[in-house]
Amino acid sequence: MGRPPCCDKANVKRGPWTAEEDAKILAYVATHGIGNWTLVPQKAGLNRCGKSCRLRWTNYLRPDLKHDNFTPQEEECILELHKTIGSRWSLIAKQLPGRTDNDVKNYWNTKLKKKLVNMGIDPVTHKPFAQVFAEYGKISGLPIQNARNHICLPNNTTEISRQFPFSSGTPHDKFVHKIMNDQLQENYSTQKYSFSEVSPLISSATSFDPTVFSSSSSYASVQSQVRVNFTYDH
DNA sequence: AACCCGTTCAACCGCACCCAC
DNA sequence: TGTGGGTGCGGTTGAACGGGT
Repeated sequence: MGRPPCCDKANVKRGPWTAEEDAKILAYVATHGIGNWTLVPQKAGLNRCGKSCRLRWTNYLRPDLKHDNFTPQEEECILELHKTIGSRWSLIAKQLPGRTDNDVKNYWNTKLKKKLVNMGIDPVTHKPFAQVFAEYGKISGLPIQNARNHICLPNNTTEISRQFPFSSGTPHDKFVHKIMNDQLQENYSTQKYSFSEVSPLISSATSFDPTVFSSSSSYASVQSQVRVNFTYDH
């Protein structure tokens, strides 16, 4: 039993936006600001779903958006972050000013994924295909696969530390640390996650030192690993 | 010119989460 | 504490476009 639809889908316009509709959104936001998107169609005089209006604004009309091609630096950033946290597009986009999660996701699916494949690298694990196949051949049982983050979590902790080697001091690691710290601080400061929610992971992973937890791991990886642990427990 | 096919990306969908009541 | 509405997010779709034949 799903949620009821947010609007009368049969009677709202769908598909590409016209310049006139864009102008109405822009005018509305200019005078009223952002918020309560369900009221926007009515107040702005649009025959659109509020959700559709929000999407049009966040992905296309926002004045701070870049509409030019991704730079090599941005590309490198996406690759590094995807390698670490998987398809957390919104998290990745937050590190790229002027880019949306939709931008990043599209760029990944249309360009970067193919680029990696052409280079002989598995876009899921970011390892050479040869290595992936070799490791796959050694697996005796089924791995625990988290589809969103591509994280395999066997019941041994050395594997965790191998896949999340955040304690080294390379520029890449420091860069990733910063993003993770930002996210962790945000989540802990807003009480999104209590320590008890992540403790199953910490207690089971001897390579993680709880005292340095906030500077050595990520919300994304921790959350996904905890999720896997719960799955395993049941 | 017409058709086919691959690529791109704006837009949609459904689910999960958050929060006010 | 439970419920429902609003919002955020990731996956998917499909129209538009361009290049090849």
